[in-house]
This record gives sequence, C-alpha cells and structure tokens, in this order.
Amino acid sequence: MRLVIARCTVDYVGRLTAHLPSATRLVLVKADGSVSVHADDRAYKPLNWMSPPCWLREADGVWTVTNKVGERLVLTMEEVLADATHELGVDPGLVKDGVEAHLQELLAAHPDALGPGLTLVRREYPTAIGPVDLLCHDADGGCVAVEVKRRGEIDGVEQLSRYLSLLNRDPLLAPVVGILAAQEIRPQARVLATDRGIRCVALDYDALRGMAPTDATLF
Amino acid sequence: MRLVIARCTVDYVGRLTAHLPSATRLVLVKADGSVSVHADDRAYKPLNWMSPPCWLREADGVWTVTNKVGERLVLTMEEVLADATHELGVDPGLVKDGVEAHLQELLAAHPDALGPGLTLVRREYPTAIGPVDLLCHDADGGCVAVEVKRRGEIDGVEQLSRYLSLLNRDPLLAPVVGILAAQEIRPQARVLATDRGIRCVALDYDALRGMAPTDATLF
DNA sequence: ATCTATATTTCGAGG
DNA sequence: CCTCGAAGTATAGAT
Repeated sequence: MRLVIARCTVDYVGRLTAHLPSATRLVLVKADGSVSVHADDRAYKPLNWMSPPCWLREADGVWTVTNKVGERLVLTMEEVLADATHELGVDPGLVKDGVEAHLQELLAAHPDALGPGLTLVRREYPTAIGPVDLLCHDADGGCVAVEVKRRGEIDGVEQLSRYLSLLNRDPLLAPVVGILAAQEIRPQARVLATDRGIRCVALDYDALRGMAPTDATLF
Repeated sequence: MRLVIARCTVDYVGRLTAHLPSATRLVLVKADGSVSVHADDRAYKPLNWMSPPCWLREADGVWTVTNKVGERLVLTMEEVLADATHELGVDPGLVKDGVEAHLQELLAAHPDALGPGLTLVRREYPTAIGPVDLLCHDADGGCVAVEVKRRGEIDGVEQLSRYLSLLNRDPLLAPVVGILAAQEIRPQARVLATDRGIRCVALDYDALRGMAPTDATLF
C-alpha cells in the first residue's frame, strides 16, 4: 500500500463528471491497483476513487487511473508532501454475526418467537417474484408469510405486500396473512404495515440467540 | 490526519458483531475523530470503521472508539510499524455533474423527449407524501406524472405508484398516468411498471444535453 | 431528530 | 455474465 500526502486537483469522468479543486489530501494506492482520495473527515467514503480492476499511469506529475469501461480518474499533483509504501499482505477478512441471514436462520429454528403456535413450512418459499423469507402455519393451520429484516422500513412492507397479493391468488394457500419481523421497525413502516393488516414483530436478537436449540423434545 | 500501519486485531460491537483476526493494516484517524481500518485492497470500503461523531481513547495498546449510541470499535495493537500525522485542512469538496437533478432539469426543458406533445406543468409538483419530479400534460390535455431516475429500479416504480394513487384521488387531476424515465431501466422494474400501466422511457443523457435550448420557436 | 431519496453506492449470491 | 437484494449501507436534504 502506497500512502501519498499531496496538494492536488482531481477529475473523474465516468458514470458522472466530478472535479476536486486544489487542496491537500491523502491518496491511497492499494495492492490491487485501486486508488482512493481521502479528505480529513468521514471514515467511510473517499472523496473520489477508482475501484479495481484498474491501472495507474504516472507521467510528469499527472496520475491517470483507467479501467476497462473507460472511466478515468486524473490526479494532477501540485506538491507531494509525503510518499511512503508499506507491505501489508493479504487480509484474513471480516467475520460477521447478526445480519439478516442469521436472523432468518434463528427464526426458522424458533418460529414461535413470531407468535404462539407458529410452525415453519419452509424458508425461502419460492414465488414468481422471488422467495418469501419464511412461510409458516399458525395454530389454526392458516398460512403466514414472514419478511425478515434487520431494520423494518417501508420497502420491506412493500416487498411483503407484493408477496401477499401473489400468494393470495393461490387458492391452496389463501388466505395468507403477513408478518414483518425486524430488530427495529421504523414508525412509518409500522403505520403502513398496520394499514395493510400486516403484523409487526420486534425481534430481540440476543434473546433469539439464547433460546434453546429446539423445544420439540420438552415432553 | 493520522496514518498508522500496525499489526492488530479489530472488534466491532454495535449494529452487528464483527471481528478481524490479527494482520497488518492501515488505520486512519481523521480530524473529525472518525477511525477506519483498511486492508491492501478495495478502494471504496474500509474493513471496519466508526463514523463521526465518535471518540478515540488509547490505553496500553488498546484503542477504543465509541459513539453516542454505544457502538464500540476496539483495536488491539500488537505492533505499530509506522505512525505519522499530517495537517490537511478543510477540503473544498466535490463538484458533480450528471446526476438525477441534472436529468430532471434537462427533461423539464424538453418534456417532449418523454413523448410527443408532452408539455411541462411544473417540476417538483407537491403532494402530501412528497414532490413528484415532473407533472406534465399530454397532447390531449391529460395529466402525466414523471419519476426521473438515473437507474430505474423497483423502488422507483413503487414510489411513482404511490404518487399516482394519491394524484388520482384529486378529481381536478384524474386520470393521471405515469412515466418512469431513466438512463437505464432494470428488467424487473420494467415488468412491474408495465403490469401497473406505467410507461418506461429510456433516456439518452448525451442526446438530451445536446438538444436545442427550446423548440418552441420552430414556426 | 426523523424520514426520504440518492449513490460513481459496494458487495455477494444465484441463475 | 447479468440481475437482484442487502449493507454496521453512508450521505445529504427536508420536515
């Protein structure tokens, strides 16, 4: 990884046209050839960048980064204040826990966390417009479609609504009711869901994770 | 901006739980207090980060970054290979061209690019749930609501659908038909739009930009 | 503070 | 390879 501190201007021409006036910035050139330009604020997003695969050509203080699609990132160096290179090696990568896939997995194992008497029919129940996260039966044998999200927003309600209108066209399934299950449900999403007869369930991830593996052998 | 090259492990506990095994990485501490951890690949996204506002406390080789919500990023430093600080100052920021606002502007000047005989009623036509990008009249005086996107996806169809159902409740406007206008329209969005009677128009940005300022004086 | 809409979104999975 | 959905999405703007 090469770290350059430089006063420079930057021009990007590709999916849009963008320009950075002259200022002192950090330029990162990574081992995969990618280049990013950082200001002294915001942790996540660079001011400007070119994603790999791409190639850097330096000529006379002008750095030109290009990719296969023809996008160009041009850095015009006015003054280089520092230029250091470090060998980092390949990163072992991030281990995550607590994302939507994991929530769905936990709920599939404990559908009764969504409501008493709920049992799983199947995960990723296929429909013409995509799979429903969970399809369940309630205590009376009625069908329940469950949309699992980390955060419940309007999009999730719309998505579930589309599934429900489709599933309810199937006389073997109808009537199908809906549940939006999420760790956090935005007020507006709750309003829209309620308006459409969709139940909202707030999930406690830690409690779910702490539940006994299966309750089926209690008796 | 402080640039640290170090062998370290990283643990994040917050919206999810994540762990980075020991490896050599770049740690950026920016003037706004934000911290990010970069591997030697990918220009855009850090391996791990904490967005501002947040605060870093160093104690005995353990860096703890916390924010107001109680999320924690913990870096355990095993070996610091470099540690340099540079003054960068405030960045003048990025100047963009070619985004949705510009498309909307061009279409407002040339509504007939959306269909023959279309004329503009107004941009950002206000409704209870937000402004419609463009409201137009067609050749017969009928109302047309236009949603402008750089890329047309399902969200855009849903958004326009909500506007249309609202606008059609107004007897002075109804019937209102919809147009989804975008440089690129995803297949699923096109299917959903068609199913709902919404017309899709693919935009040629360069052609739009090249059109004569106004055609009203042709005769 | 909350919600909405955008993004050069990036990233990964699945057909 | 394209398409689609998730992301600790982040970020900016409006309410």
